[in-house]
Amino acid sequence: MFPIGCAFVSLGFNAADGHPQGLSTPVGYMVKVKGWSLPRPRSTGPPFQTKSSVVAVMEQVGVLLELDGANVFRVRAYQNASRALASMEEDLLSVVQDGRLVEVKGIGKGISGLVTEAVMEGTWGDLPQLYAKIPPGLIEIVGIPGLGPKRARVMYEELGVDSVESLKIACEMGHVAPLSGFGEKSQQKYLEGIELLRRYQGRSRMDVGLMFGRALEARVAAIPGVSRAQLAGSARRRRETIGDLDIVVAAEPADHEAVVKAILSLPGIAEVKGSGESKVSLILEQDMLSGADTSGSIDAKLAESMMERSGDATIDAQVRIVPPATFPFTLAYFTGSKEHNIRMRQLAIDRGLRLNEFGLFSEKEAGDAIGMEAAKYTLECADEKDIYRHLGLDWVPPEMREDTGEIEAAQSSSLPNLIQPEQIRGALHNHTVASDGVNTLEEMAAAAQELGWEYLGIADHSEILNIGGRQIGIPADGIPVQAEMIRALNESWADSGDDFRIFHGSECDILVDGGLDYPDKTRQSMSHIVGSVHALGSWRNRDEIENTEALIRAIENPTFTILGHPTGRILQGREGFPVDMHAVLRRMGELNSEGELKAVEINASPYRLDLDWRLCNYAKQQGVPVCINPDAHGTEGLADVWYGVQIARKGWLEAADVLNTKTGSEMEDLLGL
DNA sequence: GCCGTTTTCGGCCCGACTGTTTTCAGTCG
Repeated sequence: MFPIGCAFVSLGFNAADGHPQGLSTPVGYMVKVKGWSLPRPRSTGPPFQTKSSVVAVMEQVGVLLELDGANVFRVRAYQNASRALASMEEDLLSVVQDGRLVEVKGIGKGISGLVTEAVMEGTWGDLPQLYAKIPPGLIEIVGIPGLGPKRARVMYEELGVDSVESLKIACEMGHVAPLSGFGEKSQQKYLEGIELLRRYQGRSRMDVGLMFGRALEARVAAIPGVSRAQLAGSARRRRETIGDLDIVVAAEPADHEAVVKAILSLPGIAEVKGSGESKVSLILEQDMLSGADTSGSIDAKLAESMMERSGDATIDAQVRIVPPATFPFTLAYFTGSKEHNIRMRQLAIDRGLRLNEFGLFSEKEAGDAIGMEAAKYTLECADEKDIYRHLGLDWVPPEMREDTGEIEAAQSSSLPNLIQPEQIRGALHNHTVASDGVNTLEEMAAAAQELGWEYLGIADHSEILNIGGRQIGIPADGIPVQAEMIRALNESWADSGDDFRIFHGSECDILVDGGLDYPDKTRQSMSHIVGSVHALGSWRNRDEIENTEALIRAIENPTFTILGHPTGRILQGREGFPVDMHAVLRRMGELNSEGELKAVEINASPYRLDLDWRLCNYAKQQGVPVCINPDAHGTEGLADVWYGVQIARKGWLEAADVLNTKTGSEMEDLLGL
């Protein structure tokens, strides 16, 4: 997958300035395309540019340089710098002012100078020229499968192709094939690629990707001759969105041909993109899902709601077939991430070894042998654990393989003991018919009890929330009514000796100035306040610094308990508002150390998964408990908590770091009831 | 562009596949 996605396009940069709208060309198929531009400086500062702006620009520069034909290592340097800055926990302004930017690994003299200028003065050095030089349409062109920056550049220079539309016309007119190094097949492939891009654009949410992944895994595992089949790739790493599926299959070489044939005849294959002895490349559609036996791997209710949400989605899948002895190496290799694999290979090199998808070899013994030829020289590894052990590491859970410190932790045997879904005992942010839910208090409670939970936190919307003029939230005078209903229910469970209770909270709107909805007295009467931003428009029109200040003001309110869906993002739908979440979490940590309870939510809806996993470990370090909430608007939504647990695991969290692993009575104490 | 108990240059992870070539460049994961 092309790395830019929509994340940076939709950060709010306008396309008004800078880009030439097309040069005149030999064939004259110019089309206007919206592109990138450098963010304007803030009116007050420093910082005149915020960290999120700098991170986005570094990523874009990587892409633009690639299209400009720059040295690949220079391109990588900008990609690395973007990553390094994104994961830097400290305040960017202080680091810049102290001159400590060059101490960050991956940032040297050049990029440090550029970032310093951006932060202190708001300008971007020579970058305006780069942005002006690259036609915006080229960015979209390299999203076409099988077409990269080099070829895109040649077609731009030779034919003036500067957009997907103009590429399509050029191919149809037969102008691409005669270019040196191209040919008929390339031209045809690009036309098909354009069609693919239109039909199957983008990544899938985790729930949709896993649904397809599990179905394919189960179907392939059932094929005669297959001894193992396992989902790898970003699905196994539980990324919030999944580009394409990777399935690794173990079978004896003599059976490979028959196994490939059986895979190609599975139901639900929209298209076969390629097929060889060891690899099949497919596009899957809905029929893959119906009737596949995934019962062993997932809760039935969750599977049902996954089905409903998958809509008419399709997804790409790659199946790799290897001999059983090679399986662990291939599984590890295709699980990734790329960054994790690079570190693993480096560790192998340090030991005079070579690691790839076929094995772990002594450089001396394997010599020039490559691929399956070299496999006979490999050190034997029965499973992934053995591979890690040979490199001096504890086995790293797949969710953690992102090169965010897991290699070092595995070297020193200090990997966390990750939370499991069964350790969740309740959740604190759920809705009923009193606001925009579809089930009653009683129905929600019954569903929670069925999950084995000890408590259910109800947090319906607060008064101010209305959608299209229709009031959604509960007016302040409706709160005592709901309180009385909950009191009666709690009493009945206590009387019958059930270890179950409802906590009466509110999902209270955080107002634009950082105030909270409802009078103080109303909030004080409730067991917990989930503070959430809903007026996204206003927050997205402000910058990071103003939003951070407002959010901190809200958190400091004594009635505030949990920060709900912290950035308001909808995966693949809209970006969240800009905010320095590190600063917010630091402030929450301070308040916790003063004896208050301030938690941050992982909103477990697969549409949100917000708090982002990249920030979980920082929350933990700051002493901020995480609450994994399904934000259920109906009984079936409660099971979504499973996705939140996956994200918590990805974020290195243990059971003790998660608020809702506490028992019912522990939670009563924590909430001061 | 970054990095360095082989530090101011010369490396930077590695292999398969594809289509174009006839020994290789580009792309992908």
